[in-house]
Amino acid sequence: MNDHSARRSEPTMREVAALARVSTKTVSRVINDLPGVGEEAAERVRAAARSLGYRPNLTASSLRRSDRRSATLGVLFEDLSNPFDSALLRAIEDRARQNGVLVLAGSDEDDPTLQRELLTSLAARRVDGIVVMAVGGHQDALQQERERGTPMVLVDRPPTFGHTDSVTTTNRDSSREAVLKLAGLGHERIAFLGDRQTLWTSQERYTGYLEGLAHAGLKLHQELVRKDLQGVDVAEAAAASLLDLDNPPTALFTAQNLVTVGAMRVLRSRGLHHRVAVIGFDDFPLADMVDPAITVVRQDVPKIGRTAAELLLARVDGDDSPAVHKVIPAVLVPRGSGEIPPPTP
Amino acid sequence: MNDHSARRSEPTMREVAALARVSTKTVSRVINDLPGVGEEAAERVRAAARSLGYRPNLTASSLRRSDRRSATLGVLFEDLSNPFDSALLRAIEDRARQNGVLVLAGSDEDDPTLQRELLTSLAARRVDGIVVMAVGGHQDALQQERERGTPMVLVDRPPTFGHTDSVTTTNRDSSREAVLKLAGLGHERIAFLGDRQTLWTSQERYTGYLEGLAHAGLKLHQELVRKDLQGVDVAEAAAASLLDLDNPPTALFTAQNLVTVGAMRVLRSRGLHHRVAVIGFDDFPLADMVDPAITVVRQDVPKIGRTAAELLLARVDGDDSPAVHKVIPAVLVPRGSGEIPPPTP
DNA sequence: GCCGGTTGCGTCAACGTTGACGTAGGAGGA
DNA sequence: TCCTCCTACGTCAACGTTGACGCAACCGGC
Repeated sequence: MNDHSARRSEPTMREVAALARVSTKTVSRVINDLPGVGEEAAERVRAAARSLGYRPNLTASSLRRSDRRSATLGVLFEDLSNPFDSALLRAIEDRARQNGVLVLAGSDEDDPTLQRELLTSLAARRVDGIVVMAVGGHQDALQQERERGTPMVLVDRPPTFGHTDSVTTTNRDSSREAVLKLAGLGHERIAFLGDRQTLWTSQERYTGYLEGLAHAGLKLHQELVRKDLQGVDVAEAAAASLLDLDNPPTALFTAQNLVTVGAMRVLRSRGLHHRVAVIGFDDFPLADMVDPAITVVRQDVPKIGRTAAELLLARVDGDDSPAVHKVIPAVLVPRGSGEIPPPTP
Repeated sequence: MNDHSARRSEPTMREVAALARVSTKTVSRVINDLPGVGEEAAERVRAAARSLGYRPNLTASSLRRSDRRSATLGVLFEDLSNPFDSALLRAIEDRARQNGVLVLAGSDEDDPTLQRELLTSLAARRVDGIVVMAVGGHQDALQQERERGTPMVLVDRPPTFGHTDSVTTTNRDSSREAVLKLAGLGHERIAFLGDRQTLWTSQERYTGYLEGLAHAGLKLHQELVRKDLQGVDVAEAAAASLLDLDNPPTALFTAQNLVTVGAMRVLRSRGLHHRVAVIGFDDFPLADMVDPAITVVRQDVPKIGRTAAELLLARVDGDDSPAVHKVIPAVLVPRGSGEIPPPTP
């Protein structure tokens, strides 16, 4: 009765039709709730489908149907195990499910080659549209895909090419706000620690940092700027070198969550975590649990995901209005580390 | 030239064939690297495919092919935004990609109804197999799917039905080890704080707790046991009530990561975080950054994911050997919170 | 010069489903 | 009574691809 191993083939409409003594077309009508079937025949079809355990084959159906929809979206992120990425995936998944749409997800490791491969894989499965976190550097593969007419929404980073929607956050404005807050406390030596420069977010946050300094009338000290910090370890080394300066910074603006973690690690190991102020971009789990709790700029990830999904689903439905670039506001969450004043001399 | 909005239809084999002046079958042979095509014709086909931007339609191909593979696996977890789940997803995705297989992922919120719906959605897309984190309570939907012959591997929790592979960790043994470690430091009042009892993992960890007490010759104090703690807030309240006891515990074994966070939050707010020992089950980001750093039982998530993916891919390839239940060892990671001795009276 | 085998294609039908269209039978109106 | 319209089906072909099979041209061997 329960032969788990033999992969028996799924029943088809033909088998249901035979059992119900109708044509496959009639079965199709019943399954899709289309009119033109008498109650008697419809009931026979339902009974037959139930007894055979029939389940429609969406791939065959989408092959034949005129709209050609697969009811599947592609999601291409840098790393699905990163908390930011996975929260975003979850938000997109939830919104898509409301429309009966599922999500094919992949991690491209910010590698153009891998991104191109995954893009091809998604295209081979004829997904209806794609939500992408563009890799740093050139976006040729994305642009090509887009030019073929594949609906696409970029998240976290805007497109370098035209006619494509994006959903990002207030990278620049919130960074400026963070720096101004530090300056307001009296900090004059505020360091910048940033992720890879090829990333648009990283550039924007740096620009926000510069704007913040300028608005506060502070001078930019090049020796307080560290960029291209990829991963916790690299960030840690950079933070250490900053603290080793003759005239070290009294506050740090860490422009990405792994960078924040690296910086905190160094401050803690040197016992400076209550002396040097830190504001990080991007919230992360337990940022409120460390000592001191970390002041961060928090993106509204669920809203970013929902917005991206809604945009994409609308495009799939044929919305061809001009491309929009939605900006979802981030908020500064004061928790302690960003409220540390400079040492009184 | 780059008309992004009009979704022009993808070129087909027929168009490539016409341009290359061969039959579609010959195009098929070239695309699939099958023999029986001269170099001259093959080159014409490749040129035509390139100039038209042809990309094979995997859904049409899998419909027609005898093996009927979609090169897609389903993944059904409780919550893709949970760090444990997303790390697992990432590990599965990586292993699957090595075989050219992509992953359709969904969150079932531990809700049987939602799980059944998602299962139907995956089945409609004819995924080759499914990796599932079973919901607590009955697994009827899973069992039915399995009995239809769908290859399936359960992760984190074993099946309640037969003939189905699973990959879990050493829940019981590692929990016992954790409790024994606390007992070895001299703790006699060790509390248990656990997740929903319907979850198999939760039960196992509780059993391990009991075994630990027994091995150490400690008496079970029912008032030190708190179960069914779902979410950080509930865990927080439970931990608070434990500390309010006349004779409060000197050590906590928190059997799930959100529970650990809740407990830490209470200890910290009461200034007891250096007085009461804590060992948590499941590692989480920044567990090493809080004060004190948290001693945890760490599962080997990448290995769990890789193992599950390999098992499933083998089943999809026709491996019909008896079901196996792989157990991936977890390790105790001492960081500080689990090394706090009981107060000397 | 004929035979058997190989190489390089082509033809046809089918995978499971649905769009376009056909049609038998009954209802309703003139 | 006849014509029209509607209802409830059915038939057929096609979506993009590939398995099964067919066949002409060429090769080497005797």
